[in-house]
Amino acid sequence: MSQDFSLGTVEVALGPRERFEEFLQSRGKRITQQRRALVDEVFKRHDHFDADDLILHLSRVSSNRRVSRPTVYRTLVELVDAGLLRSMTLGGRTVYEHDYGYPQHDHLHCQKCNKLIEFHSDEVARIGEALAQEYQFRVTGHRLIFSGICADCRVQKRPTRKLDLV
Amino acid sequence: MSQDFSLGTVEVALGPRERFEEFLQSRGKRITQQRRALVDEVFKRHDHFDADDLILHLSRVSSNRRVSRPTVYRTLVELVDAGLLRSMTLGGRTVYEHDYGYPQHDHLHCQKCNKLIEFHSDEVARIGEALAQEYQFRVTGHRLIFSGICADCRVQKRPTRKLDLV
DNA sequence: ATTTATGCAAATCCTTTGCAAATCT
DNA sequence: AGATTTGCAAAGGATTTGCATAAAT
Repeated sequence: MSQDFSLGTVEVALGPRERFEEFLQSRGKRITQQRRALVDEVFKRHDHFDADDLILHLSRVSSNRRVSRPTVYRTLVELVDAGLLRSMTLGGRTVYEHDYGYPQHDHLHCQKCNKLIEFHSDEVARIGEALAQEYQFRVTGHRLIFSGICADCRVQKRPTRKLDLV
Repeated sequence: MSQDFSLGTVEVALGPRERFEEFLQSRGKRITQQRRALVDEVFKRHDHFDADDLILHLSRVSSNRRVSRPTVYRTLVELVDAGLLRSMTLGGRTVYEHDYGYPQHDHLHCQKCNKLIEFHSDEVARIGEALAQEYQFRVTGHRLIFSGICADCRVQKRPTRKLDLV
């Protein structure tokens, strides 16, 4: 099994838009202006975002690029179904990130500034395999978030002490 | 280093109720009927629960055990602050579990029947330590959830069980 | 010509808040 | 007494839905 991923360039057969259209067709769904606008907007981003970010950017655009609030939400669900996006809930809000042609990773979440730092660890997958075996559980994915205070935010606070894990 | 935990009995200095009262006092907060009722109700449980579960059980009790919705929510926050409970968001809902005198663990979440299976892994903490070092991040906790299909649900072709989707 | 998708407004769901009355210390 | 809490009703914020109209196949 080869790892074709690298942080800079990623090997994927199709672009996200093509991939989405393929998905839509496979389900008898239609390729509309707003779905196109959405994928484009979503893949213009390279960080984490939520529905409101998109709504904000798509609400004041020329009419054929304008997408309504309900449609943004409806399409976001489809993009997740299509495997293009991954979602996670952070403090009541649903946050999205690319999941297509993007290396598997997990997060460090700063509780002060809300920053998300990505990291990768093979360990996690190994733990998952062991668990699958032990519990006869079919693991399809995981979500690991370490929370705490990021380097930037630590500066303002107390002197640097030894890290105390909870 | 000794592991004083066992799944059956756990060593703790105080019971949850005493611990909570200690916490309240240390903050100049008051020990009220409803806070007492809440801790008791919460620690009667041994599984995961949400605010509504508690509200349901505490809404039709004799007047001195009755607790209103807002108070349930307010007290839940305090219980988390006090380190007695831990919360996580699962599909828009906030779910709680004991965090006091309860071994550190993570979860396997069955997407079919919604079951939560707990497991423990020291590995995760180790990953956290490594990351803390690497990113100069102060890790205060983590949340790891493997999702997939549990053994029970894998066996059944058709879901014959209740599935309360979240 | 069908059938699906969109947008609007209103509805839901969970959670939080303002405030007067009740309850602690 | 004096301060904190409670409960009620209402507000909030994010996400969803009903339905008539617009757009895609």
